Amino acid sequence: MNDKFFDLKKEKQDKMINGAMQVFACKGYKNASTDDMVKVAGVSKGLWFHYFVNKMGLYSFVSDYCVKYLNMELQVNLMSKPSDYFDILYIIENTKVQISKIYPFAPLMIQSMLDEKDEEIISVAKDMIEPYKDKVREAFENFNESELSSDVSKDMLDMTVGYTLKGIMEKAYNNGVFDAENYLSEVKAYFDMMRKIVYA
Amino acid sequence: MNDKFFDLKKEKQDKMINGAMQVFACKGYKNASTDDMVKVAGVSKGLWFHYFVNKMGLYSFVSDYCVKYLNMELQVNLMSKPSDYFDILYIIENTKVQISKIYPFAPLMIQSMLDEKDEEIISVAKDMIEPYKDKVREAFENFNESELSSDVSKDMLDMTVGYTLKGIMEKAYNNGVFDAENYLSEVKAYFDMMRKIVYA
Amino acid sequence: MNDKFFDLKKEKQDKMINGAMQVFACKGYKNASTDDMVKVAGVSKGLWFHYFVNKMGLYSFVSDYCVKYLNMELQVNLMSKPSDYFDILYIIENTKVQISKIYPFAPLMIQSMLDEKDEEIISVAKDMIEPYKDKVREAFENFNESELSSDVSKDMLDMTVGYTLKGIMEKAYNNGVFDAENYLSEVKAYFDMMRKIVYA
Amino acid sequence: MNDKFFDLKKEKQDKMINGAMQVFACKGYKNASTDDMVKVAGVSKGLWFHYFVNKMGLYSFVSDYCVKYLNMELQVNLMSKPSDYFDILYIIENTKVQISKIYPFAPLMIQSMLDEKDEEIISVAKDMIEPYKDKVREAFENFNESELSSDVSKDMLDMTVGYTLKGIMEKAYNNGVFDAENYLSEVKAYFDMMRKIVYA
DNA sequence: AATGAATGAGCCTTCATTCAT
DNA sequence: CATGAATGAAGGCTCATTCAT
Repeated sequence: MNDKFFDLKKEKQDKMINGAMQVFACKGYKNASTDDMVKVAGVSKGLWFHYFVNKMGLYSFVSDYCVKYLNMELQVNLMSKPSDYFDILYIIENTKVQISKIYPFAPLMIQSMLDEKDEEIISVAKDMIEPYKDKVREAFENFNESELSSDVSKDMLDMTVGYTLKGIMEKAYNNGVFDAENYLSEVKAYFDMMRKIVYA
Repeated sequence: MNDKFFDLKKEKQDKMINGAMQVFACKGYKNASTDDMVKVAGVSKGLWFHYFVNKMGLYSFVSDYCVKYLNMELQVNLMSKPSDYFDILYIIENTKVQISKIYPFAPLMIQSMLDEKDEEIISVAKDMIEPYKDKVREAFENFNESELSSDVSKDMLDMTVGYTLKGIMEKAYNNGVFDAENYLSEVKAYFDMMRKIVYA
Repeated sequence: MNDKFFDLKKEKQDKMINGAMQVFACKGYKNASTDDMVKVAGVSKGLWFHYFVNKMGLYSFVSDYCVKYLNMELQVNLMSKPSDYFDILYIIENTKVQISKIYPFAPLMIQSMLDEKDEEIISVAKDMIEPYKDKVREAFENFNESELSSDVSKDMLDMTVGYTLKGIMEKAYNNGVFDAENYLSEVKAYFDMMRKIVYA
Repeated sequence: MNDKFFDLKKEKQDKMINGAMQVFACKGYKNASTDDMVKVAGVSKGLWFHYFVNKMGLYSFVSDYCVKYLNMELQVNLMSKPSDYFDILYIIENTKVQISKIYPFAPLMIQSMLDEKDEEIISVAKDMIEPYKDKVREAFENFNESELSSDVSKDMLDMTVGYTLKGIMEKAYNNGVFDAENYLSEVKAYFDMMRKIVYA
């Protein structure tokens, strides 16, 4: 990418980042078209290439940016080192909601990176999401697996919770904008239920 | 569509249905290309349009066919009117595995219809999946919600189980073919765990 | 390339070959546009890519075809094994004029391959022209250098004659079509003069 | 063009002239990109258009400048009014080498003007080179054609020598910079040979 | 019925040109 | 005067769709 992007007014930077994030997150890499971004961000076609060389460069930048920004906020919000399974996760999801105030499609972008299936971009997406996964793993170091009911394995819990959060999030974006409040309240209700049934 | 499609040899019909289902289910509506279907089904490009008018007509037919076929089998398999939450679901998933013997991508097609995000096709996909959702609702009429722990709401259980099954299924297709055995065993393990924690 | 190109009617093949040859020869690889070929050959844009994958594939095919066709005719026309410097060259140039009846831009294409400067295509052009250069070398095996005046070196003669033929040819194409007759008569006049001054 | 260009420091003027000349001469009008000139001359993109309106204006200016500068030097160097065919030409070529010390791509620019094939610029190029052709014609007024062998016509000699010089020059630029010494020595060798065979 | 040659709209990308600073 | 951010038309290429055979 062209580092002069950062010399632009923050406002315009964010307009472009948000535009790209929206289109990539909602449509996936392959179906995301520059024309869509032009419409959404109100920035001419040529400019995207001026700063990001090509479509992949743009994806690469935006996904990286998204993860870095989220991890920064997580760093702060997880400082209390919570140890309860659902406390940890709630802080993480809450942090996503926080950053959605500035980057409304960042939470969906994170999900779409995990789901990306296009061969051309899949390895980039996997690479870029890794630091986030690391951060989550780190957060769970304080969790003590023995607190779980003997009927429940952490792996399976991770799986079902992970897929469920994904589903709730996609629903929260269903009308094209992120309904943050609704997302958090659904997550909370879900966690409240799970809490009652998975612990020893 | 052109009803003469049904005058074709059953074998050829199925080759076309499977080809379309595979490409639509794996790539989604927008990224599914007619060239892929030509390659996969070994049927010339013109023929698809001869019978199905256009891409949307083809999607419409295949998704409808898929749901109808599944519902037919469910009709039979659910005749015993099971009442246990996980018994019902297991029969449903098992039925999907059954039909995968003839239409290997049908289970994924069902999922992909629920996930479809392309604006052009989304309403078609939602319409076509509805009869399947009805059938599932019908199956749960014999289920008595009061069997669940008071900590657990059926809606939330539906949600988490639904998303989790989706996740397990996508994993089972990860190498391009459906690993039916693996799918069923993962589903079973998951249901076994859930059974232990959600009942009163 | 797609070998089914050769199943097309010869007439259409030649229309496409001539169209591509004209645009490549007149404008060079980089400046040759598919739109120009569409206009010149009256064949839609998609078809070029259907048969030749991409622009480089098309260049590669056309330049190869051009050289192979010329060499085939040279094989016949040089059978008499001429030994005089200018006889050899005249037969070669005359052969180019011959093939220009069917492929009017073939002679210019040969020249343009030798002149190609675009980095992307230069190695392809050099590879493709090589068999023609071999054929010319072969034709000169019957030439006895000692026939030249001691004042004249063959290398320098090759150089000045080569550049001059190039110049005459470019002039013969100046109005967009090949003035074959004029080309041959200018070449003949030039050779007549040179003959008188370079021999011992 | 904007005449205030001449108010710039001579150094900057030459940087721009040389940059444009290099890119135009090496790549031809169409393939010459403003970005290349920006890189080569280290002068911002806007400035080229500020002084020269558009690409054609820039070409027009640079080609004109090149010819005027060459003609000025020829005026001086041809003052001795040489009458020998090859003496005249050698002085001309030597003058090109001279001006290459200040405008390294001027000799190639002169050649490229004669070769320009792009429809958009061809008439401009032809117009601009005309004064140089006039100057050459003028230089040959002192040449007595009867000195030539009766076998040799001046027109044909002009032609072959012209094309050959063009070829030698292109070779002398082959690695991107002008190898002036090599150019002159090749020209000399060529003239020495020709001298021996074309005179009466 | 069946094929695949043929078409052209649309997408990614480049580049001359404009314009605010 | 100088800069380079910004624009949009044009070029290479893909792909749903049409149509002659």
